[in-house]
Amino acid sequence: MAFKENQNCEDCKEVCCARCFHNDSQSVFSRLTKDDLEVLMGNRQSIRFSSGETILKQNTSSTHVVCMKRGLAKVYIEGMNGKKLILKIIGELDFICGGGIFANNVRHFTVSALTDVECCFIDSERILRLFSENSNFAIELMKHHNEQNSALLNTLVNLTQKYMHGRVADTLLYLKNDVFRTNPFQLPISRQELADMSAMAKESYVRILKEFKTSGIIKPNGNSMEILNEEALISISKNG
Amino acid sequence: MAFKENQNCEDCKEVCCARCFHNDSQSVFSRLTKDDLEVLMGNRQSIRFSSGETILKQNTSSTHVVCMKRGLAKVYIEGMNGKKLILKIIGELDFICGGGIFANNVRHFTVSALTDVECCFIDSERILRLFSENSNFAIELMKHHNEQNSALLNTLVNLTQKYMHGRVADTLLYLKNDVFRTNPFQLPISRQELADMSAMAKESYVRILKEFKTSGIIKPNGNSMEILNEEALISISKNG
DNA sequence: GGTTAATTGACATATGTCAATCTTCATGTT
DNA sequence: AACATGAAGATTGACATATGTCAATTAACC
Repeated sequence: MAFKENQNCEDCKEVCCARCFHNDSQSVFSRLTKDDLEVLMGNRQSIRFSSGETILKQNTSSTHVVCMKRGLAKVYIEGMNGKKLILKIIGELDFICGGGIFANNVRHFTVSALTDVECCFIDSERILRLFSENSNFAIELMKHHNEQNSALLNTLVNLTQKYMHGRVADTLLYLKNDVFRTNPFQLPISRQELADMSAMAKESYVRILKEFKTSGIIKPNGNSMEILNEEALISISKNG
Repeated sequence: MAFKENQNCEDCKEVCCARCFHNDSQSVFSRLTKDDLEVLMGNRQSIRFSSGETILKQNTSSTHVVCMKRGLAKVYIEGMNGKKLILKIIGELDFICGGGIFANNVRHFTVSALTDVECCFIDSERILRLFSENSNFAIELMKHHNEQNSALLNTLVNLTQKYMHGRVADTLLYLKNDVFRTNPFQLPISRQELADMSAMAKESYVRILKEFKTSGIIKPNGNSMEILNEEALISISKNG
């Protein structure tokens, strides 16, 4: 049941929804029955975004939940004085369900496309209905929230208790191990955005990147980045 | 159905559990039926802690959920190099359900008593069972997690994008408006702990406190603290 | 060739560290 | 009750350093 690249999602509920929502045991949707899937997929919209477009906007109401099908996107908070704080980079099969579809309140972050993106918009209403009817799904959703929570606590400590070197090391390790899983990898984000992930000024980020390059820890080359000495990065990350 | 101060919780399931879990519409337990309450309360333990004692310890497994009945406690992360980050101060009827009873993993923070504390320990197992059986309760729990999440995002922005003055203003406003709801109020925490809430050194906190005192914004007096000009604090908080 | 992003340097300033002093407050003694 | 003692926290000052800001230059890329 391989996924065909150019197949239009509208025409392939069987093929690509099964792919999106069943093949990955990590997915919050993995516990759904065929019938449940029907409910969920009933009026979902498959939407394409170009690089740079805003997918979800902070402070708008949480009417939909989004499942990434292709491409990369950044999740960030629009904070004080126009500053941004990039929380994470999401990709294939990642799921965005923040900002309380349960309290009917507002999104707490913006999501925008880093590459061309294809994703499913699903009614929050339906998620909520399923949540009530299928306790396995409810538990999966709860786990998802717990993980998010735990990631936030981690970020909180990293950003408030480490020096810049440690924070830069963290973002590099994050990109290599959690986002791209290759080495070297192609950066779809600017230095400014790297800095926004590390809560620092872009100039500071660049300077530290250069130090790392000089000491042979990394080999940046335009938009590509190679980690030469992961041990060193891990050690720098640990020592703050 | 007034709560009697010295009544032992073991003897008053009717009285004080009803008080704890029903009277407050904010409580995650407000949607429970009498029968549900029975399940939950079946083997709960009412436990007293003295000021300074650890109630829940980071990195231990999430076997219980805790409901505060009396007293104040701090919730904090034990971070890098012995540094602490105080996330919040909890009190009467607050509910601690972090660190994933759903994923069977580990607590992400420590909770310790700031005053003498009386609280209920409830089996995570029972929470989980109820979560599956009562979808209203599940939704309440989900809301609770969402709120926590949202608070964390807020903290993240405050701590990474504001100058120290803004962060000090934030803690003062938080204490006055969210924790004590009186003015002046008695501080149950040290300057070190105030600094740990603001991700800064205690000396820096003290210095800024003095500035605020000099400009007539606050009137600290030993362990008591009075906010004289809340508008000013709000403005300082907003401008970073 | 022109626009944007990346890099670099010089500098200002926010913040942490260390050491000294000063409170506060509990304890014990007369 | 009055007073000494000591320990822990609070405050202050001097200083070091981490980090941000601004401006200039260079590189990358349509």
